[in-house]
Amino acid sequence: MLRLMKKHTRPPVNEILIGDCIAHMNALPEGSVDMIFADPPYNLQLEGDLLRPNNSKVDAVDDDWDRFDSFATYDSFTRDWLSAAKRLLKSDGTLWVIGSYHNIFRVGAQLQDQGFWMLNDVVWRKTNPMPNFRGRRFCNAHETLIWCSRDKNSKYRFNYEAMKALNDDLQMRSDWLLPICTGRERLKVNGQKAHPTQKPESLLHRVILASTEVNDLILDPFFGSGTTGAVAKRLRRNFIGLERDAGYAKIAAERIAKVTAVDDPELVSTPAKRAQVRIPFGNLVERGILQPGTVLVDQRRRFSARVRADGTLTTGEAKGSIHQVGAHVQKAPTCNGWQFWYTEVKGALVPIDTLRQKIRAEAP
Amino acid sequence: MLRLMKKHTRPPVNEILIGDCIAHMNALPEGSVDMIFADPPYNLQLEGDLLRPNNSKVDAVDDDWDRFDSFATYDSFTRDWLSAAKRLLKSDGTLWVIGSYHNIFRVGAQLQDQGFWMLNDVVWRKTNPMPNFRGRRFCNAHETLIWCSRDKNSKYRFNYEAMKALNDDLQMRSDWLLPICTGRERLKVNGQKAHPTQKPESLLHRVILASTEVNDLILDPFFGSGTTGAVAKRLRRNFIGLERDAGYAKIAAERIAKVTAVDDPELVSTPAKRAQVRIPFGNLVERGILQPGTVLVDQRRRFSARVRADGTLTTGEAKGSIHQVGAHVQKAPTCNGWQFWYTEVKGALVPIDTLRQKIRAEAP
DNA sequence: AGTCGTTGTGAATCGGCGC
DNA sequence: GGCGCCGATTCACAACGAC
Repeated sequence: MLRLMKKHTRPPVNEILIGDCIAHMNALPEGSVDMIFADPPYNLQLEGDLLRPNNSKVDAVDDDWDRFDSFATYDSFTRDWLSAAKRLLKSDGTLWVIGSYHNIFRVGAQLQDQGFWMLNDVVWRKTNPMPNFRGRRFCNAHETLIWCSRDKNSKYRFNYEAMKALNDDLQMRSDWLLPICTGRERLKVNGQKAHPTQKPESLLHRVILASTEVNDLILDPFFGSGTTGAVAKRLRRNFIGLERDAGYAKIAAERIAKVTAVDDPELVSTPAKRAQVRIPFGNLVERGILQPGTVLVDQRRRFSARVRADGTLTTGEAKGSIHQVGAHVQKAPTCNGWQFWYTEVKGALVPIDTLRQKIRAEAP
Repeated sequence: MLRLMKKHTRPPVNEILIGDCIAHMNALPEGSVDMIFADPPYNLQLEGDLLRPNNSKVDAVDDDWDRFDSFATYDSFTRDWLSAAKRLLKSDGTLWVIGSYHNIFRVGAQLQDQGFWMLNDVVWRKTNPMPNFRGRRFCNAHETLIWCSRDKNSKYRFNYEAMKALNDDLQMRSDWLLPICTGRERLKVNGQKAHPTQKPESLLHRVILASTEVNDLILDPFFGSGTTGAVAKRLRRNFIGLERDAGYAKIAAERIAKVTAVDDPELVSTPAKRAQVRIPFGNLVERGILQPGTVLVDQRRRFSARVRADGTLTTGEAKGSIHQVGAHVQKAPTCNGWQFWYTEVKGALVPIDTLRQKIRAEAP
C-alpha cells in the first residue's frame, strides 16, 4: 500500500504515496480526481516546521522573524499545492480545505485568486473544544472548512437528499456540530497520540457523503493519520493519500487495513431525484393509466384541465405540457406539473406524481 | 447629530458623519478610538434573479455599494479602510469585522498583512437563515466575525467574566447563536426594509459588552442603519458613525434618538477580576482572618501546609507563596493558590478565595 | 381572548439536457 | 455555444385574518 515517487499514467488507487505532496500531485494524471480533501499545515507562527515546495526547511520562527516574510512563504506554499490540486481535479470536481483562523483566510483568498468557486464555508463546531485557559479570549470552539468547485461553472456533485436525510429531513446547514477525535477512535502509539491533529471520522463521513458518489476517487494531499482513507474505504470510495512522513503513512496504512467496507453499495449511495429515469407525462396516457379526457385539478380545485391523447393538457383556451398549463392557469413563470396536478381516485385527490412513481417502481 | 466633513482635533462624539469613510477616518485624530466595528460591503457577485419554490422573487442585495469590478478592486478598498482604521485605533484597541465567505477571507488576509493580531474568529450562527431554495448547496446559515487587536502585543480589553456570565457561567465560545433582525426591530420605510443588511442588536450587544468599557469610544465606518450607535448608546458607550448615504444616516440618527441609555452605569460595566483591588494573602493574616499556624488543605485533603505570619505557607520542606507551595505539592508548573487551598470552618472546607471576597465586599 | 391557518420574507455567488 | 423545455426546490418567524 505504501509507494514512493513515480510518474503515473493512471492514478494509483487506494495507496499512500510517501514524499512531498506537490511533487506527487504533479506526477499524477491531469483531471483524474473527483474530490480533494486537504488539511494543510497551519501557519508558521505555531509550528515552524513548514517545508518549502522543494522540501527545504523554513527557518524556525525566532524573535527576529519578519511577519511579512512568513506570510509570504506560507502563501507561496499554499499557491503551489492549490495549483497542483486544481490541475488534478476533474472539471466538475470539488475541493475541501480545513483550517483555523491562523491560516484559513490566506487559503481562502488564494482559492479565489486561482479561480476556484466557493460553494460554502462550513463551520465545524466542536462539542468538546479545549477551553481557553487564560481567559483572555473566546473559547476557540470551531474550525472552518471551505468547499469549492474547480471553476465557476462546474457541474459539481452535491448529494442534497443525503445531507437532508442526515439532518432529520431539514436541509443541512453550514454549521456542523461534531465531537473532536477522542477515545478509541484516537490512534495511539505507546499511549501517546499518534498524530497531533487527527480529524474525527464523523467529519469525513459528512464531507464524503455530501460531495462524492460510490467508486469516486478522493485525494488527500496531507494524509496524516489517514482519516480520509479510512472513511473513503468504509463508504466504498477510492482514495489516494499523500504523506511526507513515512511514520504517519505506516500508521495510516495499518489503520485503513483494519477498515471493512460497507458490504452493500446501495447503503452508501443516495441517488438524487434529478438522476432518476425521466418519464414523459405522455407515457401515462399511452399506457392507459390516464385516459384522454380525464380531468385534472389542482389541490384546492381552483383550476382544472383535460388530458389529451398526445400527453398535453387543455383548458379550452390554453394547451401545452402539464408544466406549461400549470404555470399558465396560476399566472406563474414556471410550474412543476407533476406536483401541481391531481386526479380523482375513488373520491380522493392523488397527485399525478404518484402515478409516475408507480411506473418507476415497476421497471427499475 | 449629522455632520459633514471637517478636520478634527478631538473626535466628534455620538455623531454621524456623512461622506466617504476613509476621508473621514483620515480627518480624525490618530489613536483616539477604543474599538471599531466594521460591516463592510460583502461583494456578493450576484447575477440573475432567484425564485423561491412558490415563484416569489428573493429581494437580493443589488445595491451599487456592494458592486466591485474585481477582487483587486475589492482588495484595494479593503487595504485603504483598514489602514485608516489602524491609524485611528488606540494601541490597545480592537477591531471587529463581519463578513461572509464572499469577502471575509480577503479581509482576513489583509488584516494579517497589515499587522493586526487575530484574537478570535467568531461565527454568528443564525437561528433563522434564508434556506437554500434550489437544493444546490448547504444552507448558508452563518456569518463570520474576526476580532483582532491593533498589534501583536496590545493589551486589549476582553470582559471575560461578562461573557461567561452571559453564557450561563460557562466560558463563552467562538460560535454565537442569534436570530437575524426581524419583526419590530427591523427598521421599515413605507413598509419596506429601510436597509438591506441591518444587523441585530443582540450581535452588537455581545460585541460591545465583550470588548469595551463604559464611556469608551466606538467607531463604525459603515454605519448603515446605525445598530452600532443604538447599542452603544444603550450600553453607555460613545460612538462615531460614518455613512456615505445621507438617507441611511438620517434613519440611523432618528433611530438612535429614541434609544434610552441604561440609567445606572454599574449595570452595563463588568469590571474584570484582574481590575479588582488586589488583596495580598498576607492581609488575611494581618487582619486576623487566618491565624499563623492555621493548616490549609486542598479540596481532597491530599496536601496540607501551615500559614506563616508573613503570609507565606510552609510544608516543612517547602516554603513560599500560596501559589508556589500549591504548585510544589502538586508538582505542577503553576497553581492559583486562592482556589487550591481550603480552610476548615465549622467542620466544612472553605476556599480561601471566599475569605478574600469578604474583604473586598467590606471595602469596595 | 385565543387558536389556527395563510402569507410574507431574510447579505444568495441557488440547472441540466437536448437540439 | 445558445435556446428552449423539463421539472426540481424552503426554514424559522412574524404578522395578519378568520373563526
